[in-house]
Amino acid sequence: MNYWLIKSEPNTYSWDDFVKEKKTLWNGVRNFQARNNLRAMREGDFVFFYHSVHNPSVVGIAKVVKEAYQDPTTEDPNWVVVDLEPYQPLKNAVSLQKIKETPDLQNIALIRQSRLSVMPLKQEEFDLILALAE
DNA sequence: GCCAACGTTGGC
DNA sequence: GCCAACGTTGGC
Repeated sequence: MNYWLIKSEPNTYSWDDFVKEKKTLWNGVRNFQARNNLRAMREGDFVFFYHSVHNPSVVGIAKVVKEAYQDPTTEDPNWVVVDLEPYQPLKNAVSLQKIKETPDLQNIALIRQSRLSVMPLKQEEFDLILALAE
């Protein structure tokens, strides 16, 4: 079991849009490092859904329901998508500010590599963010 | 809206 | 293959 975090600008695609749609293919990743992370996702993995730009915060949990396959929105074989379903919303959104204030979360890519849009999390980090949402 | 960080492109 | 220019992301 692996844990991940993906970013989305709520103006483009928000958690609410995701819940309404019930299932989505996560397309549009055009960065090799993010792509490699998508490829490493396995069915059943949990993925934090993070809103960037406006009140940046982790807002919900998604679940991987289909592993990486060719991105149907491009011919370019470099790019893949995964299918995701909403799992559950966080009781309280965990803001970027709160994450920055948490000593044990200083090493996550969200902070160290602010532009990466798909990143792995350790189980401890995932659990810690979950605890912050209580 | 500004700007820093950083990935990509293209000239040489 | 280097590196400057440029575009984009995302925090503030």
